[in-house]
Amino acid sequence: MKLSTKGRYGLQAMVDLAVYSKDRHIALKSIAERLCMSENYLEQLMALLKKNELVSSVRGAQGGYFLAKDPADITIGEILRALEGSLAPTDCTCEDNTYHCTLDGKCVTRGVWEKIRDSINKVVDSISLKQLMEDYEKINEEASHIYYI
Amino acid sequence: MKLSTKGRYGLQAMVDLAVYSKDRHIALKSIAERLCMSENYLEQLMALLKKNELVSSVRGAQGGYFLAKDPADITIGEILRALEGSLAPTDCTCEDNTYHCTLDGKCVTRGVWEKIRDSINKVVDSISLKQLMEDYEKINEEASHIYYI
DNA sequence: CCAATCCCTAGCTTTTTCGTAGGAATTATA
DNA sequence: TATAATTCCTACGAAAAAGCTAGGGATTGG
Repeated sequence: MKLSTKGRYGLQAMVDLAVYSKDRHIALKSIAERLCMSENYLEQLMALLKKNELVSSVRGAQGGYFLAKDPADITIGEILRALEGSLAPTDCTCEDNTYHCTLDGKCVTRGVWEKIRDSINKVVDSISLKQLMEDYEKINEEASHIYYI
Repeated sequence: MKLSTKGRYGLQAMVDLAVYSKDRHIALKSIAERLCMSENYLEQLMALLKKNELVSSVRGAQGGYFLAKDPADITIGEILRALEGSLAPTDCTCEDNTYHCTLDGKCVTRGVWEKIRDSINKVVDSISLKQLMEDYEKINEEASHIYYI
């Protein structure tokens, strides 16, 4: 039941974007440097985020990425699902229910998986990227405050 | 963010035990047959459940497994954690926090992982094995009812 | 034109999952 | 006591998934 690096790195990158690309776009290279990630790998994560219309990009020299929407209108749930796929704990409870279980309605454990899925979604859909962005800025403000005393 | 077969098979086996070993012990072979699982693999799962004091066993011929406690006193959370380890979505938020993050207190995503972890635990710790056992019995009762009409 | 950047995808390495295999220890029963 | 049924234990192996690396193509500002 662990998130992969996709979800973890990708969410970090989204916070970084929210903080550093307020009204401009920034190069993937600079994000990768700040977060100590492989550029090539992060590129693949950005592709997922772009496909899900959470980020947009400008190609060519001086190009870069920026958020496709206001951070207040992006939930952590959208981000994580874009990167990880459904957050349901089993294939049989994924929102896009393509998987078909042979037990069908006679499975007593299914209810458990549905409750887990719903509670995870409830949590992540109740947190906006804006909140994390503000957390980040607050932490950094405090840190620099301490520094100057 | 998927459960492994350990968690899924193991929980099924626990429900099976709750239903079929009310006041006796039953052989692993019969559980494996009912659930269409590999005996050898299920054996490894039972070892995890036993280590966590959720099942007990009788060795030798006519031996078998039985629940170590009343099903009402066993939560799905105990079962899943015995099989899967911590249900936290990241290593840095596992209950036995041996893992140490370099960011320490300056990580804005950590709060998200903690909330996910807590909501999962809340759900699974609020469901008892007894409930699933009763669900199972109810479904089977209804099924046989339909059959005889 | 060219250097910087995003875009695309094939492939590689490591880790994890999901078992299989088989022998040792234990015990009811004939 | 011998035997068969069972739990216990551990090593190994195949397959899948994760976590990248690599490199070439497309686009565009300077």
